[in-house]
Amino acid sequence: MDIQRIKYFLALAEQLHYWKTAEKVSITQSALSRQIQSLENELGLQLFERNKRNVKLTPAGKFLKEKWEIELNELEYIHQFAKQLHLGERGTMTIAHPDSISASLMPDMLAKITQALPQLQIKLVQVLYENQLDFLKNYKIDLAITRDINNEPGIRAKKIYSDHLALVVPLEHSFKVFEDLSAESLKKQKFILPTKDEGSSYSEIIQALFKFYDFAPDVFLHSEFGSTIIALVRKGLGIAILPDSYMHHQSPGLRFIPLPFKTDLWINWRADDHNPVLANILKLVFEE
Amino acid sequence: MDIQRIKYFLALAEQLHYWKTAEKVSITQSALSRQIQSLENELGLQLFERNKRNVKLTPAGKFLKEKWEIELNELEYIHQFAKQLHLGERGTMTIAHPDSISASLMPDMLAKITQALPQLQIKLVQVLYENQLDFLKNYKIDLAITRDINNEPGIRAKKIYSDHLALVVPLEHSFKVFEDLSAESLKKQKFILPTKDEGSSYSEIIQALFKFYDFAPDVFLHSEFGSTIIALVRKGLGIAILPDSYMHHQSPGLRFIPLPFKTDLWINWRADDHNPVLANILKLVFEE
DNA sequence: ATTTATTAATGCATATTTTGCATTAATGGA
DNA sequence: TCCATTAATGCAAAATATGCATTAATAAAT
Repeated sequence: MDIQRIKYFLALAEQLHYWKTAEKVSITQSALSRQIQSLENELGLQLFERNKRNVKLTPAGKFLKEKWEIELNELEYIHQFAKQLHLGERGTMTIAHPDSISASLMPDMLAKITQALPQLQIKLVQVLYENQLDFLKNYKIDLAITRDINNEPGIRAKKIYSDHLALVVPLEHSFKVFEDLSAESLKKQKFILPTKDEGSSYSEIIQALFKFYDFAPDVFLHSEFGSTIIALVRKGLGIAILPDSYMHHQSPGLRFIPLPFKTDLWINWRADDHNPVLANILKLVFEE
Repeated sequence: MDIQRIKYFLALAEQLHYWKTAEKVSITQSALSRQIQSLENELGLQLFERNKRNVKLTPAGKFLKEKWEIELNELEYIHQFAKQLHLGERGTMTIAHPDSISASLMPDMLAKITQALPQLQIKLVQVLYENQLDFLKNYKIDLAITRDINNEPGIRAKKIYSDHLALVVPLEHSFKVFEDLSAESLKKQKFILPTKDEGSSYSEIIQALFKFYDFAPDVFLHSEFGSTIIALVRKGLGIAILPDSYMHHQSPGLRFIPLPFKTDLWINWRADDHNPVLANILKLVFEE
């Protein structure tokens, strides 16, 4: 059964006149007549009561006119929706990102995405460092923004940003600028640092930093959560080293002292993910 | 867009394998391949991600599979419903009938109809004598069961039953059998009769009856409603003449004395009503 | 009653679409 | 490296849809 036929039928059911209808749907009266006949045949029922003079819907025809109009609209709506899925204008993206950029890079990025693709649904999640690539591979997330380089097969990644690391101290602390730092003064400090994780390039950078000053820090607490670390520093329990993206969080009572060490942000996705939504988002993220 | 194409798509979306699917839907792999391609073309989107080895649904394809399955079921259901309308197995019939047969002929007739056409919806109404044919012509009712012969153009009618008239008296009344009646004894009675209506063949029969006994009855009340008449007779307010169909109503305290006069029941319908439901009902009513 | 205008159906030739057969090209696994 | 599997494609045949011209029926006008 051809949808076109149903459209012919609906047009005729509206006009109840073969010639006028034929013109309206841009075929000849002859073709229309035969289309209606073959539709009736196919359905095994009569749609119109007609003599050589008048055309009138049968009860079944009247019913079908009503119902098919609704169905065809439904089908059209479904088609349009599918088209948006195809163009990557609609769909769902689940993105994992580190807490550090939730007040800087993420809002910028999301603003850009929602403006370009307003129909898109985005889910933001935070995933523990060790789960990131696993979740990506198992379709639990579609994009992972990490501070770690990966060399997994099947995962592609690209650098999107570089942060400076910064020493975070309470406002009343004696460290004011970078020049106040020295091996001796640093040795006396208590540090609050991210969990030291084998293979995490982020924690390797922090290790490199201490190597630069050539001493082992007195770490009194480890946490993977930046907001926890910041709260502890503000209470004077110690000082911390964080990406300076955290400066964008509203954190009164703290001073960020930029350090000459950088940490990179990478965006990771499945190499075989051909979802057009992904392509659109990557294009947005990398353009300009 | 051909529905058949959508069915091919759904089969392939299920199997994800051209050869197997082609066999299942009884066409060649070549034809299937091209049907899918032309469907994709027509929709302007990709349904499957495929290389020479694997077939996989795109997000849009997955969405369409889900939605189209539902729609096609819906369309099939609509088709079946329309077919029942066509066969006259489904639909609505509005039938007007006189009160007199609501405990005899109507229950029998309705039992027969609902057994043969269980999906049918029947509306029973009672319509004043003078409105019957008008309502029929104006599509307010589809069938009118009357005691009157009509000769309206555009209305067809057929006799379905003949009733005897009966004299209705209270149990304690002196009239017991037909032989008790005479012009003299009848003259003394008070009568409750149907509204005397010009052109109503029913009231003409009653007139004929009084002519037979050659006297004018003392009519103290007219009513078109049999149940009203019966209630009044039971209270001893007078005696009445009614079709003996009323014997089937549960009416204790009354005696029906059959009279040698008959009244016919006619069934009337629009000559140009081609509703298959009507044809079915007429067939049921007249068969046997 | 007869004529005329209107209108749906139909015969036939043409154009378009679909199908099947055979073959090709790509790819994963042995 | 070779083989088996599998989706795509060229081509001819079959099926289907379309347009033109004509026919048959009928309601309205005369």
